[in-house]
Formats: sequence, C-alpha cells, structure tokens
Amino acid sequence: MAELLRLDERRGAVPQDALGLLHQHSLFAAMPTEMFMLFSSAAKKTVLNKGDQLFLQDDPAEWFYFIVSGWIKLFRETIDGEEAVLDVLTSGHIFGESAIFDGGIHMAAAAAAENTVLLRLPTSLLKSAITKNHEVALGMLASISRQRRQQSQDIEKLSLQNTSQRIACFLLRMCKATDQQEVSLSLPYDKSLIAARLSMKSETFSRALNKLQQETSISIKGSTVIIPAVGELAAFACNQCSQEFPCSDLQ
Amino acid sequence: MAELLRLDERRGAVPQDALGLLHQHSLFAAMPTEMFMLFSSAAKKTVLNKGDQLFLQDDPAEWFYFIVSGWIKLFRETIDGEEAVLDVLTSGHIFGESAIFDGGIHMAAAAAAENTVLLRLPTSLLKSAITKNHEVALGMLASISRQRRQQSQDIEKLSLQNTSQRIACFLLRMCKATDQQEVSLSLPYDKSLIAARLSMKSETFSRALNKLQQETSISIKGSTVIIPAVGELAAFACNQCSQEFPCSDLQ
DNA sequence: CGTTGACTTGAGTCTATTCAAATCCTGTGG
DNA sequence: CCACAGGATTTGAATAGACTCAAGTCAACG
Repeated sequence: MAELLRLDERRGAVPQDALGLLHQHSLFAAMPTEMFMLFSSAAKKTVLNKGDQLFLQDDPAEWFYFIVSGWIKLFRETIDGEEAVLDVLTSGHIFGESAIFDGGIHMAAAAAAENTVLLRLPTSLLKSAITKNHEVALGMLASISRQRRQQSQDIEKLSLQNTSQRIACFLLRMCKATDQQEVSLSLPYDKSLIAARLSMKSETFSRALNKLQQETSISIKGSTVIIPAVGELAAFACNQCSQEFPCSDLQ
Repeated sequence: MAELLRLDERRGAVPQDALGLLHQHSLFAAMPTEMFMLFSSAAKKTVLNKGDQLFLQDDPAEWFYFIVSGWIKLFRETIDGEEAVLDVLTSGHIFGESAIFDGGIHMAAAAAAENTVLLRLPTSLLKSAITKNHEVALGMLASISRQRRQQSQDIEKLSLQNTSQRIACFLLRMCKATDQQEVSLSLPYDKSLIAARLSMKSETFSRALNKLQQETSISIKGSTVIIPAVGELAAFACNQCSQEFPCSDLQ
C-alpha cells in the first residue's frame, strides 16, 4: 500500500476543459451559474500516481472529488487486512461526496488504480449548496439513487452468479454497442483489480476467464478482449440475473 | 409464491397510532403540517398475510409503503427463478419509495415475510412533496443514504465473511444492549428467510449455526437464541469486518 | 540483460452446494 | 384435545466451486 501523498507538490492550475467536464455532471449542471462559479474557483487539481492512497475509511471528509481522467478504487479494509472493493470509478464521476450524510466521515477508502487526475472540492461547499438550493438537492438524490441501484445489482450478482458469469457480466457492461456483431475492447485496469471488484481472487479470475474462453467464442490476449458475439456472452451470464440483456440503460 | 392480493378486500380505517408512527419517520417528521395531512388522508391501510406478494420487480410504482407491523421481504428474481433477498424490513420503515428515482419502476419485488400491516401512499404525492419542499428532499437524502450505507456493508460482508460469521453478525445486530452480559432474543422471521437474507442456502444456514454453537457459547432452541457473552460473538465475526464491534450506531 | 511485478498454472484443501431423507412443528379438522 | 397433513428445518453423503500456497511464465522497464 503506497503512502499518503504530499498533495501540495502535485497541484497546478485547473484546466478549463476539466471545469467543462465538471459542469456536465448532473450535480453541477442544475446549479445556478454563480454557485457553479464558487465550486470552480474552489476546485484544486490533484494528480495521483497509480497506487497512491487518497483517503482512508473513517477519515474526516474535508474534500470530495471529481475524476478528470484515470481510475479510482473505493474499498473497505477489515481489521485482518482484507480488502473489499466497493467500486472502481473513472472520468466524469464524483466520489467522497456521500460523507456529507455519513456524519462527515468517509465510509470507504480511496486509492488510484491508475495514474489519475482529480478535481478536489470542499465538502462544506457542497453541503451548503445542498442545504440552500433545492435543485442541487434533487441532483444529489438522483446521483445517490444511481449508486444505490448499482449496489443492489452488485448484491444480486454476488448472491446468485458464479465467477465466470460475473466476469461475463463485467465484459458485457463494457460493450457500448449492444447488438454489434464483433466487439473488441481493452481491459480498463489491472486484472487483479477486476478480480477484487468482482469479489474473487486473482487466481480464480484467471481460471474463470479461461473457462469463459472455452465455453464461449471470446478470446483474450493480455488486456485485449475480442467478443465475436455479444449475445452469446449474454446467454451465458444473464439467465442468473433479474434483468434481461441490454441492461445498461438504467445502469 | 402466493398470488397477488385483491387489496380491496383488506382495507379498513387507518388507525390513529399508525399515523403517529408514520409521523415519526424522518421523511414525514420534517414536513409542514398541512403537507403531512395530505399524506395522512391519502394513506390506506393494507393488510397482508404471510407469503402475500405486494408488487413485482419492474412493476410501475403507483404506491409506496410504510410498515406499521410485520416484516416485508424485498428481493429480485432471476430469469431462472432464483431469488436474491436485498433486505427484510419491519415496523417504522418505508419501501418502494425509491422507484421515484428509478424511472417510476420498482427495482425489487416485495412480499410479506409475516402477517403485516402497511400504510399505502401514492408515489405521486411523495414525488411532488420532494419537488416542492426542500426539507422533504433533505429527509429523502438522509433516508437513501442510510440504505446505501447498509448496502455497502452487505457487499463487504458478502465479499469477506464466511457463513458463520455472517450469521454471528446478524445476531449481533439484533442485540440492542451492546455490553450487557447475557442477551436472549427471538429470531424475527423464518430461518430460511434469514438464510436467504444472508445469501446462503437453508441447509448451509443450519450447519453454520451449529458450528457457531460449537465454537462459541451461544445456544439456539427453535427460534430462541441465548447469547451469554456478546463480546465473544463479536470476536468471532468482527475481525473480518471493517468496523469495530459496537457498529450499530451508524447502522 | 536482469529485475520486478503481474499474471498464470498446478495440486491439494476447504467451504458451500445439491439431492435425498429424516425429523420437527404448526395449524387444522374432527 | 388429539391425530394428521404440510411446511420448515435438520442431517447425511457426495460434489462442485473457489480458495490457498507454491511455482512457473510473461512483459515492461531500468
């Protein structure tokens, strides 16, 4: 586990396109202009190297974050030192913001899964924005609801799907074109992290991926995945799921 | 699976104490009086027998519900007919309300785990209350956040704890007095439902409970559980958890 | 070219599951 | 009040899935 960053060394000017990206997030899009300006001027660019720890579970949440590029792992660590990965987020997502409703304490730790650029924003500002502005509160409701929905799906999958099916489902979610014949894609982060995200060990992930290649027509070399027929993968995984295949719309 | 209720046959006057209970819920407590009156007069009492199905996943959500007494199981059913139990709720809780943010569709099915009395309320009313009234929106945020927090814990437990530990954790959560010497309690609903709630099979639950009795000093007869030393159970389960023992405060 | 870390593979073990059968419990009708 | 049907729970035996530990392979990087 990498040591905590000395953030001061990594800060620079906030690029304009990052603010543009920020403005597209549903939480900020609904904001009055002058309120968004407050956030813009409070934002600090934060650069993390792969492996850098951003905050720990139970840390007081002074800041929340917006991902400009890269990947962030949210996880919990047990007393015995085991890790449960709750989510792995990328560009366009915020995290750490829900501490506002969790007594001002982060309920999960965060670390960079790849080299990552963030915008750091004060939770106090968001808290007052939510308290003052009804639209922002509604945006926050929509945002948290999406998370809750995804977590419900995760629980369902952990309960009912085996390892190969969870992997197949993970791959299917990466296929944007749902009915295109052949899809070729690149795994977004380390296989060991995908394994942890799907609550399995690296060795199990490797073997389950082999099994998936034997039982379907997909092929994997390194981090490149070729899926000749999306429907075939869906047939493999989606019967143990409560939603029919093109399930990505409602996330 | 029981067939859908003919609700009309089960409706009666809404008892005053049920409305009092409703008013204690954080969502309604923060409401202006006249708005709460709207909900009160729209509320219909609904009585379910054990096993009755209230709504299915993907049903349009015309109503949401407040539990006056009894137990409600929220679950998802796969195409293959397997069930994943997301939560089991009792008196004082609401459910079905989050469909407001899920496209007006229930993301889980609901059925009575025991004989149950509900108040049925229109989602349209809640939706407009949230849209019009800032306090209500904040109450909703607090409510959904609590759910999200609990789901994060569920995911952690599913990922890291074995069956006996999950059961121990379940029992610990039922102990209100955290440091009392001996706790005696009664299982709130069927063992098979507890098993499903903890994502294991009935047989596995039964065996894991035996193991728990061998390895700690707890004893179970029927649905009666006696826990001579709460700390001992905690030592058994809580090392595979990210939170130290008396973890019930923040839910 | 060697080192390091990520990934894979092998062998054995353990946990949880399935399927089948026995037992216990509860509500019901007589 | 009792016998009984039906469901809930437990137990047994065999199996399958995922895990651990150890060793090997691969690829990127200095």
